[in-house]
Amino acid sequence: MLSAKFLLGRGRDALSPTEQRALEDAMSGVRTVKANQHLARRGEVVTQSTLLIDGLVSRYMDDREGQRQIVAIHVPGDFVDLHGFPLRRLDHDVATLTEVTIGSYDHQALLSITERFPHLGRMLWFSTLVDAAMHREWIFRLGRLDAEGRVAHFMSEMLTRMEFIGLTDEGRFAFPITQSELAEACGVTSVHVNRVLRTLRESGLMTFRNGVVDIADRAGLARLGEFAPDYLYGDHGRWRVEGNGSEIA
Amino acid sequence: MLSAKFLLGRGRDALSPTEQRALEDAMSGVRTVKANQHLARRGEVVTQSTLLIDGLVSRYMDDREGQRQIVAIHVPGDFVDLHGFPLRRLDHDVATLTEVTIGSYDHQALLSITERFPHLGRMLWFSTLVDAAMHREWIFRLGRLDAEGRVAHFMSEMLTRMEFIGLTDEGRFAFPITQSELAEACGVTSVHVNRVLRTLRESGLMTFRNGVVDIADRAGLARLGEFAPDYLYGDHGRWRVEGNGSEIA
DNA sequence: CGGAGGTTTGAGAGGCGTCAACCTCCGTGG
DNA sequence: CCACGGAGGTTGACGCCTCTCAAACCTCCG
Repeated sequence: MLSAKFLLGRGRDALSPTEQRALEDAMSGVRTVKANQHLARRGEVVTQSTLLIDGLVSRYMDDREGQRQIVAIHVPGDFVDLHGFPLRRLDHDVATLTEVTIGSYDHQALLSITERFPHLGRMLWFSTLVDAAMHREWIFRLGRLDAEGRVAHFMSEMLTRMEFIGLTDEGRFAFPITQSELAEACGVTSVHVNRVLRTLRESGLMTFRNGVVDIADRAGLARLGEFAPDYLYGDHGRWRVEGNGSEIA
Repeated sequence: MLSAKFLLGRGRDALSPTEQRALEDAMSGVRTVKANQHLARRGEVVTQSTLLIDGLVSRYMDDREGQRQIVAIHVPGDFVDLHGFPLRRLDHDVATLTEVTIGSYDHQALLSITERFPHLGRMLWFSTLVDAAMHREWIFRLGRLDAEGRVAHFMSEMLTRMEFIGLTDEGRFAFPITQSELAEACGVTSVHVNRVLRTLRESGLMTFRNGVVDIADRAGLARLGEFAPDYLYGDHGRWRVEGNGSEIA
């Protein structure tokens, strides 16, 4: 199942086997793309959406001088541009951070899904809204935390999301991006992100070397980054809110 | 029509009269709320969503010391927490900035809409994704612009959104928030936002006094804030992308 | 072995935060 | 009618976090 990681660890009810199969069948093609390639450009009208099966993808916008702001980083199981289905054109660029495997969904196929499987359609909607919740938390991170807090918050989020899809090993996960890209996500310069990483290393919270993140003191890192995972809408942990009988989605 | 401003100026196809009526009929109650009142809290399970009919509403999160980051400001016609329908609980607080008039929608009624009026359902989805697009632009604003650019970008966005719903008069619009609240949206201190406003005033770009924004040099302000309105998905202007025959939403 | 991309460290500058004082406006009550 | 208090706005002094500029180093790979 190439789409097996979609919403894995998320939401209150997983997809039913029927829905999982419908999603898998709707995929029109699978391909691999090398690192640092564009998948879509701002302003482009899109007729397909992309499910990330393996690798990392970024969404970003550049300022007038070409300075880049990454607005989202996607991990396997994420629909990187599902919002292009209702929006029809993109307001940002999309590019691979690593070599990736992606699956394509024609918007016609998605339309058909929403009509034949309303609940699955709402889960697609749900997944775009979890992206929006992450956007909000990124706004908070940039507006209220200093450089150290931003990196701590970012890495706490990535750890949690990697755990959802089973890609961690005792607080350690492969994360093959450069310090410059980390800086572009956190709104600081790469020079400064380097200094922050040294501080985090020396304080025993975490290391980031050779594309591997190793979080030694998860609670300490979360405290520093004021990180609370509720906004990721995972189905583990104390943030879980039980259903009240009036199930909607 | 209390819901008349929903998606006004947005999207490629307006709501049909039937859809407009369905939306109006689904509203379960209208009430007014005074300024600076909570409408919802982070973590809360919600069973209704709120359409803002008149006034201003903010969504925000506080840091550990109580410093506030506003992540969204809503104007009439906005569904302030429609994302609560698929998400079921909120990851942020919601509060009124001014006295407001709001309409309530039971999630059961929204569920019924999505099943009886699939296109209207997709337009609801669409509206939550325009919110997400604004979130992305706010990330860019905080990550890549200096204080002056942030205020310029913010005000450019507000002008454009106010124009969509017909609440401007020659670049002037009522915007009764405090400088502190503006600062909380732009990720700077109120002291510094005050200095920025003075600079903008002295350079002849705009003024903000007594709850009224007056933008004298719209192009200059947009340049300073690196503002391009495409992410608001309005149906005016050069950013409009015409349909290509494969209409989805 | 040479070059490119990425990482690391230092020195100096500046934008913005912090702290603090003072002002205006306005509703309230003596 | 004026005193009073609180909210919001304005301005100055000072310091620090982060940027900029610069250079060295490391590693991978053609």
